[in-house]
Amino acid sequence: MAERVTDHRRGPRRRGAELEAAILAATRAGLVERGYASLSMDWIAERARTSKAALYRRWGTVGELVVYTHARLVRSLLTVPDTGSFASDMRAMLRSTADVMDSEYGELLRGVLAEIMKNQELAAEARRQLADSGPQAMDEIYRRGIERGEVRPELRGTRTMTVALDLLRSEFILGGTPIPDAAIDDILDTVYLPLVRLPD
Amino acid sequence: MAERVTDHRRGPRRRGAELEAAILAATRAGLVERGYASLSMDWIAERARTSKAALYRRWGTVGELVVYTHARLVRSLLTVPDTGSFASDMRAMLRSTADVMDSEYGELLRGVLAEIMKNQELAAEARRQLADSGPQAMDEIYRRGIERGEVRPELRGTRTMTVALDLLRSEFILGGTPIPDAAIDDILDTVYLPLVRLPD
DNA sequence: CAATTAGAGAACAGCTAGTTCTCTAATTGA
DNA sequence: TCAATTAGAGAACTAGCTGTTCTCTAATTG
Repeated sequence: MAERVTDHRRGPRRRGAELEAAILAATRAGLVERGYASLSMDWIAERARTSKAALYRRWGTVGELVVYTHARLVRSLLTVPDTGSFASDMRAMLRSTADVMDSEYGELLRGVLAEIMKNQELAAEARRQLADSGPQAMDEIYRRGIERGEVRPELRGTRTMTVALDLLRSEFILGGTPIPDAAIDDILDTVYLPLVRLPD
Repeated sequence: MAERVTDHRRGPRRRGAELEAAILAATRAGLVERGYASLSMDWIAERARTSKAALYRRWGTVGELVVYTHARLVRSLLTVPDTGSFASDMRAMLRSTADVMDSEYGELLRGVLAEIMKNQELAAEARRQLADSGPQAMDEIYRRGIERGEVRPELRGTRTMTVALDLLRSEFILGGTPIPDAAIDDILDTVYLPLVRLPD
């Protein structure tokens, strides 16, 4: 004698990529509206108008879902500016990365970093994402810098090449957002450029 | 008609500092045995053989308790070696810091960093702890380096002075533990020492 | 020695993580 | 074309945690 007022099982049922897109959108919405700390599978399922079962079929925890969402989003956020010189390319890239950290994506990044700190298994995958994305864009800028004869070619691909980005992330973690221009100038002019610039 | 087999209300009751010490010990034990992700007020209260009420009277959340525990512990962990030269002092300090990151304290540090990522209110206090502790020890080593005429005196107290520690923390977050000697050598020999050493 | 403070123990409501049902729409392939 | 399979929707449920609020009573204070 169960009365069902609305049975969504009748409606058009989303599947596969379409459903996944709705779930990822709901995850981003959750990060923006409630923050990483208050994100829950229940909330995401309701927001995406799907069921928890559909979520758990794909991801085991909220953390996995956040890391996956980050992986899907991070590629579209990288900007590789070409402004004419290595120094201004780097400055533009760091500034735009800092701006992204201060946008809604910042909460996603915070979630991924929190997950790295919390979860040993996920840490490897999340670290790979962070260790790949930034340096990849950086490498393009550095390559052009070598061609122009502005920077030391032997440093390409080494830890030194990514020092600027490491320090910017440090600033994000320890200083929060927004990241002032002064911090970026400091990283570049005092630390990074003296290191990589060719001695004349 | 309630039968009480054991009523601990009769026994000697701990208070103040004594009780707090037991709670902090239980918190550290929880971090080691279960990890930051599985830490709960319930577990800590049971482990410290006290009540949740006593915990909530002091701290509002597990995060606060973890950050407080960190604050209490961090001072005793700083080592300021005096080995005869600035370079070897720094190497010894970074190595010992890296070793601490690989000890049970590492899980506490992970907890504090996770809390910074998760909780906006606590972040300020936790950041202050991290931003103060390391540089403080560093400053002593740097001061001696200036006296010996080994490093550029104008960098004392600037962002540049702490670059080595920032990069080590980056390594901890993105690379995990243990931190190999090669990473420390790289940070020092390729990045840090060329920056701060006096040109001859 | 009386009044006050604070710990112990317990119960509780509310929320979340995961799991596991049933029912049924959409897809596949013989 | 139709039967079999896959997978989403909805719901129920257990277990565990948070944060609060009782009562009882030990320890401290004045």
